[in-house]
Order: sequence, then structure tokens, then C-alpha cells
Amino acid sequence: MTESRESGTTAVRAKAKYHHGDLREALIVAARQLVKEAGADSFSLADACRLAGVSTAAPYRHFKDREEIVAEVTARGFQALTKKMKRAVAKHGEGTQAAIIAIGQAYVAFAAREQGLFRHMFGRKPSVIEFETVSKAGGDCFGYLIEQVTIYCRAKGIERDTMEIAVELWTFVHGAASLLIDGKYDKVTPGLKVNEMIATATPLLLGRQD
Amino acid sequence: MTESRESGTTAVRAKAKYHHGDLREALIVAARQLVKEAGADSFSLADACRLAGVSTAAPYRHFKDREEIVAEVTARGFQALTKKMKRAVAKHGEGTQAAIIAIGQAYVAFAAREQGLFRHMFGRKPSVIEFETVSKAGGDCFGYLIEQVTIYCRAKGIERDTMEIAVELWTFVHGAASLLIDGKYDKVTPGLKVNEMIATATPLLLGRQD
DNA sequence: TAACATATGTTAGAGAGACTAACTTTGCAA
DNA sequence: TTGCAAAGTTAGTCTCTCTAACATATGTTA
Repeated sequence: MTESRESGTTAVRAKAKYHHGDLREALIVAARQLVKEAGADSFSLADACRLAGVSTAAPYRHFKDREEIVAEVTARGFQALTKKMKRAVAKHGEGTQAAIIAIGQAYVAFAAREQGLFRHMFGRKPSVIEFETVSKAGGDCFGYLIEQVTIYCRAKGIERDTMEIAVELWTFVHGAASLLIDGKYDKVTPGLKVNEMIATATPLLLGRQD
Repeated sequence: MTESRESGTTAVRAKAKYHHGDLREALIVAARQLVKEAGADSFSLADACRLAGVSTAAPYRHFKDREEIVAEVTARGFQALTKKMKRAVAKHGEGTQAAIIAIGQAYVAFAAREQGLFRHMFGRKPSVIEFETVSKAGGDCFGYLIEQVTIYCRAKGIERDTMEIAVELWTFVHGAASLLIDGKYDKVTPGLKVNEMIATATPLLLGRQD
């Protein structure tokens, strides 16, 4: 399938060319898909290459190693999560209790939909954490939660340390997301409605100013 | 000329024999050590073999595959965690608020000391979860928490559903353990005292009957 | 007590994945 | 047009899991 090569100005790259066009991006997309399914430790770069239709050596023109791809996927995960949280807030109004509950629920929903990715975003791998992009994207994500809690506390005149409250909420929600996707609730409280639990617990942790 | 077979007494086996004596146990111990350090996904069975001083094919006389060793290590992890929780309770008296707080702190301390193992105990890996031993050990662990919360609630005349409360506490504490060992707190609230946070949040989730 | 059966080791090797080295094709710029 | 750098490729190394075929201890039984 050797196409006649149209010189220069062709906009969209056809495939089946020796040069891919944007392999870097294609590999990230493929990796994200695989991480989502298999988890970051289990997915194989070789599979991502197959998806992108290139040899297993090709990635090394764009990334130092496997870790670097995973890091990029991780950073994008945080960005996606932050966006999801913002959309949730938009529905309920900034700094309301409903918004804070919705953030928690969005967090859990994200984890549920993107299990492998979520697990990796919050997994150890110091090597990945060190990447600047990952670190920043992660910070932004939590920063947004703090912001909302701060607005809420200020409005309600709550005197407890805002950061403290935000961390507790995050802790709770993160625990819920983890136990849910790891299937631990199933064994123990099969019918658990996580969203309801978050709705119940959030006010308690906020100090019950409803 | 070989050792006389003593029926009841445990003879400590000398090494450097063709037959190891108790390779199964030795491999589990080695694996546990490695999982603790590297995490269950990263540790290599080959390394465990080196630690035990046998060839890389030897494990397959005792285990079906790598998963089966990991499962055994996982089950023992739950047993160890449960034991740790029981010791914590013993110090404060059954069903007291202090005991429940201490359970949470013990949980987090376990996670911190056995990061790789903890992560695996609460990781996905359906294959591992399916093992009966793992499932039982995990259930026992949470069951003990429920038990303590139930005693507490009964004593204090709390009417909210006991299981619901227990799940919320577990959720919170699990979130704390996860975020702590994955280094997420460091980035965001560097000086966080997790134990204090648990002591603060537990009463809130219990409904403040102190 | 010799001899076999079985459990538990060993070595060799297949198959897969991460990564490197050396080569090839292609696009762009002088 | 040439020529160089960028971005592919193939081939090969190393490691890991797991299998197959072979070796050696152990202990039961003839």
C-alpha cells in the first residue's frame, strides 16, 4: 500500500507511512487505554506499540523509558480528575456543602471508571512522582478541593483549620474510592451505596453545619 | 545415617542439602520480605529463589505459579494486621472510643511499616482475591473492627446502624493509610500528624459521643 | 535391607517484555 | 540536489515466568 507521496502540504497524515506523524501522542493514548484496563504495572509497552502499529523499539525515539510514558498518562489522569471535580461543583454552586459532596462523589466515580489509571495516579512509584508534570497536576487537583472547602468554611463561619478539614475529607473520599475499586466493600457490605455514604459522612467531617 | 525421624519434635534443618527441608515456607518468607520492599507487582520470584538458595524452577514443586505465593503472603499480611489491631485494643479496653482510635492508628502503622505488602493486600488482582485463605483473612480483619464498633455503640446507646459506622471508619482509616504511604500528604500538608487526624476524625464519624 | 515410588531438587529452554545498537527511510533546509 | 537529523526498523541482550526432562533423596514395603 505504497501511496504516492504528496509533497509537503498534506494536512492529515494518512497511515501506513514509515513515519507515523504523531507517534508520541498515539502511544500516550494507547497506553492510557491499556493502563485503564490492566493497570499501570501490568500493561505492556509492547502492547501499546501494537495498538499504535509500530515496532517495540519505536517508543524510545519519544520517551526515555516506559516510566516516562506512564508518567505522562498519570499527569493527564490528574487533569481529567480535576476537570471532573470542577464540573461537579458547577452544578451545585461554589463552596456549598452540596458541591463538596459532589466533589467526593465525582472523585469516586472517576476511580470507578478508570480503575487502573486511578490506582496508578495514587500509587507509589517514586520514579513517577518525581516527574514535574505529575507533581503539578496532582497538586492542582487537591488544591481545588481545598479552595472549595475554604469558601464553604468562610461562609459558614467555621473556625476549625480549613486545611485540616479538607485533608480529612480527601482522606475519607480516597478511602472510599480505593476500597470500592479494590472490591473490599463487596466482601463485607455487598449493597453499600458509596454515594450515600459520602453524603452522610461529609457533613460529619465538616462539623455538621448544614 | 540420615537424621532419625523424630515424630513430635521439630528439628531445625541444616542447609546445603539437596532437599531444602522446608522450601515452601522459606519461599514465603523470602517473598514476604521482597514484597514488603518492592511491592507485589515488582518483586521477582527469581529473587526469592536466590534468597532461599534454590534454582528458579524449584518453587513450582510447591506452588502452581507466582500468584499462589503472593496469595499466601497476602493472607499472612491480613493475619498480621488483625493481630496488631487486637493488641491495640487490649491496651485500651474493648469497645472504648480509645480502642477504636487505636485500631485506626494500628492500621496506619501497619501500612507504613509494610508498604509493599499493605498495598498488595488491598490491591485489585482478582486472581489473588479469589484464594480462599486471602478472602477469609481479609474478612476476619474487618470483622474485628465491626465487633469493636458494635460494642461501643451498644454501650453508648448510639442508634445509627453499626455496620454503617464501621464502614465509614474503615474508609477513613484506609484512606489515611493509602495517602500516607503513597506520599500524597507530603506534597500537600507536609507536617501532617496522621495519628492526630485519626483521633480527631474518629469521634466525628462515631457521632461525637465521647 | 534392597529396591522402588514419590517428593523435591536441577538444568535447559521457550516465550514475552524492556531496552540498546546499528541500520534505513523520510522530510526539511541550505 | 544534497545532505543531515528525526523517526522508524530489525536484531540482539538481559531478565523474568514457567515447562519439560532429568537427578537425587526419603521412606515404605517386599
